[in-house]
Amino acid sequence: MLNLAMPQNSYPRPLPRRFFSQNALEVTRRLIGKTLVRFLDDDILMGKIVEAEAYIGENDPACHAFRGLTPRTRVMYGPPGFSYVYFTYGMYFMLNAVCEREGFPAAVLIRAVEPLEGLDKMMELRKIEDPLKLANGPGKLCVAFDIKSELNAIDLTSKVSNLQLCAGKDVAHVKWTSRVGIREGSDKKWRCFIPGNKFVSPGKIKLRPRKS
DNA sequence: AGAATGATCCTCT
DNA sequence: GAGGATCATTCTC
Repeated sequence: MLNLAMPQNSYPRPLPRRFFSQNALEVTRRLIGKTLVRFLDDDILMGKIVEAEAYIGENDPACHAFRGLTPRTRVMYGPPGFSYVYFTYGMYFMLNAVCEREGFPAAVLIRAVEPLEGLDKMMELRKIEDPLKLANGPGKLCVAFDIKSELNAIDLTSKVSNLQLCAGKDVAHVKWTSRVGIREGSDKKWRCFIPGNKFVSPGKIKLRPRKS
């Protein structure tokens, strides 16, 4: 559907690759306030990033690259600015942006966005109405933005990609806490979010007891 | 409010 | 086979 309120030449521009080549914590901090843009056949969806987490290198036990280079983690070892989309819990996709230099595996998990544009389509995809709950978690966000494995390893900095990370309004104040839903590595305060923002995820995931 | 459970399947061991 | 960067629903207190 043609959106007359926002003509094409006023879409935010994709962030440059050098943005993602910085260290992962810097990228995480600076992604807060930026815009996630998704182009569908008949809709354009946008959201303001309000929460993100860093996963950094082979020594971070919560990072998928902790177990080294595998077919799945290959994209994390590639150049910055690409998507790392993976499937988990038998049900959900997670969206990451690869960062740091090529050869060093690191990525930023986009955990929550505040919906800005295309709310009707997000409601249809999510099958709920409440704007506060459309994308306030990494799994929900991927449903709301129709992000699946076919969007893995795509260039988020290209203006022809149908998933982009774009300019936004800088956020003055953020808070850092432990990452959500992980078993090890919770000593590191690598989760960044806008304190008080209503679109941030609940941040409480119950880990199932491990058999052993 | 907090705990338990089902959904559901890809990736790595 | 096991476990997982989750979520919604259903319980129990």
